[in-house]
Amino acid sequence: MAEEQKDSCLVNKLGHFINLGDVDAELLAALEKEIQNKGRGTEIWSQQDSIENLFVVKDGWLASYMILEDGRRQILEIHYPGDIVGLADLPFWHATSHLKAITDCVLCPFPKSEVDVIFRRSPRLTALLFTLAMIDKAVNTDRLRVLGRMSARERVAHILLEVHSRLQLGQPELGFTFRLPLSQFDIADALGLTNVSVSNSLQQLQKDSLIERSNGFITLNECESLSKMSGFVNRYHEIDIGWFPHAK
Amino acid sequence: MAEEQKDSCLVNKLGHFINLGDVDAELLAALEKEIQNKGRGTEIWSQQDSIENLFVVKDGWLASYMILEDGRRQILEIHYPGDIVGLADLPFWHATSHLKAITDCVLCPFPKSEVDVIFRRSPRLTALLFTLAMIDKAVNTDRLRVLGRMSARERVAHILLEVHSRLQLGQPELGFTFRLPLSQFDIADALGLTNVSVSNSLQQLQKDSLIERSNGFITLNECESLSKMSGFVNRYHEIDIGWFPHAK
DNA sequence: CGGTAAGTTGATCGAGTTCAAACTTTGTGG
DNA sequence: CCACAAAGTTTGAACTCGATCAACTTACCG
Repeated sequence: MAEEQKDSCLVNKLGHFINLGDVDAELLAALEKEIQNKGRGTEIWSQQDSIENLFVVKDGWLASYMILEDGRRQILEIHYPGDIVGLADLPFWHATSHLKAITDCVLCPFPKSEVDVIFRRSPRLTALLFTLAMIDKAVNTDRLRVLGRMSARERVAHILLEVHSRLQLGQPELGFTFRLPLSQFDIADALGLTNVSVSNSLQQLQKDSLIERSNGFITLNECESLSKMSGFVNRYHEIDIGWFPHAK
Repeated sequence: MAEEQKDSCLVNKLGHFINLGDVDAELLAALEKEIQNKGRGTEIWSQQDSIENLFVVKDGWLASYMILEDGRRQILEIHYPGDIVGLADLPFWHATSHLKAITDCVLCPFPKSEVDVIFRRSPRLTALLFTLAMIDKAVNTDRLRVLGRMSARERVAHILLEVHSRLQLGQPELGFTFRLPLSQFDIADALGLTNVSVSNSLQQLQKDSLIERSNGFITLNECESLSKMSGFVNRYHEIDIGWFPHAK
């Protein structure tokens, strides 16, 4: 792998799943040519915007969300370094959701047409993109089950594990303590709750020694119990790439 | 288009979005070689099963769902004629959800490896499959918003519109009356409610003359009001295929 | 140090759940 | 084609979890 790709979050994330050939690495490099900085709280795009560029997240966290008529908000997805943001909106004329920077972010915009290039040039990379999209979808349906059928405490436990599992993908050496830049309002809007019940749930979990908190950091003391109570499944494990087209 | 594909639900659905060339039609035909009948209520696969075959739905309705430890159920997705079932589970060793026939079904099983063939042979069809998967994902995130932030009445209104919009895709001539083979338990499990509140909501909607019901059929009297109250968006409209690879 | 955003705590309220019973529709075999 | 069973729907009463509202505390940042 060429030197300049070593520090690419995208290659880092994708390399978890398959070995990238030279052609593939080159195709991916094209996605990270340009760099933009976005300050915390910046609205990257709005529902109904027509999307020109997708983004590779180089650094920072973002959130996709929808706003209801009465102003209530539902966070649909959280995006981390190494994610490609906007693939889900590719087939639509207009964005299906809002996108906002939760922390300061470094993004690499690239045009929709680059996806077409990948589809035409690399079946293997295509399969990988497809796989990533399906993993995102699985995370999504997991949350559907959480919102549909779980108590506030279980929901909070679940999202902590979800965030942790995603961070581990980018930092395999990560322990059980991590920085959580989401406010309790953010967490509530992701889980279909209010900030008040998120606060209560977090304190309950802390009282039961399942988690610890200190100035923005979370420690998962008992992943086992947390997983059990929330039915959490780590979707980044158990990926089957046996059906992939072979590298040339 | 060859005669034998005229009555393919898959080609019918996909043809809505792009013109299928001969190569593509041939690739698709390979997915419908074999036919299986499944009776209403049949469990097609279970969570944790390893999946050999995907299915094209030729006739009938199916549901993907998860079961929690305590037995509660969350329906994740409803599958209709023309759908490809299992794409979302492609990257995983094990099924992420259960799959059951809601009505008697006619299915066409085909091996995972056929997807690989499509990825290698037809970028255009690949883009289309990707698009379909992203539309499904959009339907999914819409439901996420519904479960996270909407009242029982709004949820029920939303799912009726969702089902209707999907049926229209297969039957463009469909009016505002359609058969709904879902029990109120099914609807409740899709919306994170109980059968009781689904019953109440339906009756409220009927009392307000927004819908009518008679022996398993639903009539949407006021799509406008229903859409407004539930923030419904028809995801099958406004598909942008401008970025697609061109047909050869 | 002062002001703002974020988190905590407590009281009250209500939408939806739970449980249970009555009622309706559908399907099946005698 | 009827009788009966099974499945699905409706209705009502009691309850509960989380929402709402509001006051208060803490952390952060210029």
